[in-house]
Amino acid sequence: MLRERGIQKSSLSRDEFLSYAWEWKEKYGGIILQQLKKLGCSLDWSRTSFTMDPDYYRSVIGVFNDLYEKGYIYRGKRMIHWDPKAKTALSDEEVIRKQTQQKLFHIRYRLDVPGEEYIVVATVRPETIMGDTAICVNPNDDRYKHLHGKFAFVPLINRRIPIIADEYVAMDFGTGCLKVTPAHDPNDYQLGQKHKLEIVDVLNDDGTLSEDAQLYVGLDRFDARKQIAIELQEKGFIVQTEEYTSEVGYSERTDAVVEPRLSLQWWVDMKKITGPALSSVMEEEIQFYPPKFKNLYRHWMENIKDWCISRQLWWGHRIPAWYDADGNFVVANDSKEANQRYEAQFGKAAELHQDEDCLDTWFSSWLWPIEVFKGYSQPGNAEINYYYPTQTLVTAPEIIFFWVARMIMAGFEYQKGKPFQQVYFTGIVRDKQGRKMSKSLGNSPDLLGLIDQYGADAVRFGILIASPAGNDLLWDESTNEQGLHFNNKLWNAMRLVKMWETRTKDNEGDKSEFARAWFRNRLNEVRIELDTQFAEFRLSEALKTIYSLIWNDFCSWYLEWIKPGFEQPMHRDVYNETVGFFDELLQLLHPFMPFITEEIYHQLQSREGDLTVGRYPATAPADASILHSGERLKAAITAIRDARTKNQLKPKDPIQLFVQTAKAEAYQQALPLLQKQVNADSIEFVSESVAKSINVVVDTDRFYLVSENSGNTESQRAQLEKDLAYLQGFLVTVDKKLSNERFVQNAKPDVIEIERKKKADAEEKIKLIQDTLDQL
RNA sequence: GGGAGCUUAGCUCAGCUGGUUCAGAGCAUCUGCCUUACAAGCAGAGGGUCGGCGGUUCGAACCCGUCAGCUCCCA
Repeated sequence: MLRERGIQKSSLSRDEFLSYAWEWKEKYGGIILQQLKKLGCSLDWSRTSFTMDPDYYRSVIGVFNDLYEKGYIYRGKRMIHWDPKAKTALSDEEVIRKQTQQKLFHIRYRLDVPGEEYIVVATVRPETIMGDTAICVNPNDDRYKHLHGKFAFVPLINRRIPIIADEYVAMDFGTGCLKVTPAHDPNDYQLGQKHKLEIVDVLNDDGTLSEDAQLYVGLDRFDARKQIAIELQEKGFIVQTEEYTSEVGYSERTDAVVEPRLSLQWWVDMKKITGPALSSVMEEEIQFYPPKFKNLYRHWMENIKDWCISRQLWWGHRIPAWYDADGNFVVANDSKEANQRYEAQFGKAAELHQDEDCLDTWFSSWLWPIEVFKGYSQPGNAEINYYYPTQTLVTAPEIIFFWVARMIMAGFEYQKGKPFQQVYFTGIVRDKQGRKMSKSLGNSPDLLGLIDQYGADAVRFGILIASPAGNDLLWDESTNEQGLHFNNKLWNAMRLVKMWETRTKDNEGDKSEFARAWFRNRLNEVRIELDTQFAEFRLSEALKTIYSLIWNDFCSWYLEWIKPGFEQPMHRDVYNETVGFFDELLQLLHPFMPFITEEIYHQLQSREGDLTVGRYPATAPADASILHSGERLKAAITAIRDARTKNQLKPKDPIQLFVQTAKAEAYQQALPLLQKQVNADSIEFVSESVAKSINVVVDTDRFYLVSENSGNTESQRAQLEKDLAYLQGFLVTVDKKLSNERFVQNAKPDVIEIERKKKADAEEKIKLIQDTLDQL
């Protein structure tokens, strides 16, 4: 925004900058909320909250004070990115890494070891050798084993420094010897901490060499690098120079090479505040979905490091520390309190100035589950008592440490209990090539544009169908199209049902008892399945289940089964129950596609109340035998239709159908449906085969199709032989298993029983197919 | 460098306690249909050595080891 208006941040005061930042926040924060509304997020919009709201702000500062008083917060040094041109600290995001051509100097360091003269170190930064406080080698490196614990001298200044061993050093890079400069390299700093090395800072904040460098004082670091290289060369310290390319950080703002620099920062001592945060997750007092993130969480918690909470930014919660001119400081809730505390502590008044830095954004976010209900600022109020702990946190796995873990810690610290019962980690949305969506790649979709193009329901469908629990989501626009088609299907199903409304008669038309009983039970069956899927946050699976229930079971089977003949009436009972089924389907789908479901719900019949505030009914058990009959009927219809196409019978060509089965009563009810669905002129049971017919075997039943076109015997034979071959192969594997003594001895009895049943079924089917083949 | 995860059909992914109701779904593909809700559709069909190798087991997509490739987080 500032760039668009041609405003330089450096030209603004802190207050001016903040007023622009607030303007930006109002504008874009509002846009995000608008997008959520447009997407159909069903949220309590009266409760939007912001961490910089006055009450919340005071609570964040209060927590800082509280933790400081408890001794959990301290000041300490840390490496930051420093821009010597702008003289400012940079965040990681403001550093641009570029491949840069450099020179790698191999430099001799004289050894303080009798009989040995030199050790050779490789570096791209010879101007920092005056900051060297050790030389480090890999403990497994045979070349240097004899030097562990010995000393060497830094060239030109002759500082005596130790030779230490650490596995951090790569044996195959350079000479295998690393010069350790704790003040000017993050890794060296870590080494320095670990081995308790001295820190010598040889640079000033403008990138020139400092007094401590002893040499080239006041010269710019790059000029100093050239000069010192010449001097080292002249005095015989340089063994060789090689070209070397590596990544170097540049400032996004000034393009200056970024300098790692030690600076005083504020920290939280995390070991003091973890409390039951680890055990509450491991013992599933707080449940993670998917549970695989428990491992990640445990690893982090067990290796927890102190949290650097200061940021060199103006936008945020300003660190509540006040300093005098000598660097003495007090922590307080506001400047008035700071002055009082200063006087109390130092016995005099002084001109105090507040810390320029702000707190890490997560230092305010970790109070979210508490402070949105004002649980910190107004402890024990009715809302916090009612809502805390909340049910489910939905978030991204990439902020499991930044946010989730810290909310848990804050919850136990300040609310004496977990902040939520479950955490659902969504997948990260990636583009088709698997890349994370980002501003710099410009591969983020334009949400509002997509909604205009496909509709919000279709966009929701597209995202949700592709998001398995906890896995990343490769997002492809084509799934929106699937959502769009689904919208269309639902709408057309409604049109069909509405069309029947006018043809409904009280006591006319088929009562479609079988179809209704089947779908009623099918619905129950799916509800039970959905309960599990929702409980385990398998959202894409749940959506697939509902999609298939609506498209296949409801539209393709049920509606076709109850569809009256041309201009025939529909029985009122059928119509009423069908509308009831439709209502239930809409309710199941509503969380995924809220707009179209609500619309159809009200189009189907006029009524009070909305779907969006309805409750799911309790599940009821499903009747397995009716479901089984339905499956049997569907299998028969499909197989007969297949036989029709394989025998070049057009859908309109009439056939007569004969059924030979041992379970005629199981078909009795469904017979009219079978007849209608395969377009048979007549249908009847027979007890033996029918001559000159097309033979179809389904499970243990045989069907004979008689038509003017007597059928292609060869294709029937081919199909039957294929089935036979499969069943025979299957029988062999089952037989092999059952004749294996060790299987019979070791396997559980019910497993053996299943195998025996498989064998009997397969044998029966094989016999049936063989009979049919004989008769062809 | 430390850690976590992934690899199943052309694509995106299920497959939960090892056992042919387990090798599946959707999309894509092929064939036939303008059938009185829907061609953005209907009715069918084909398609996989479950990343490689080795092991445990009566039995492995599933458990163990190892190699290869990919991804993320932290430094």
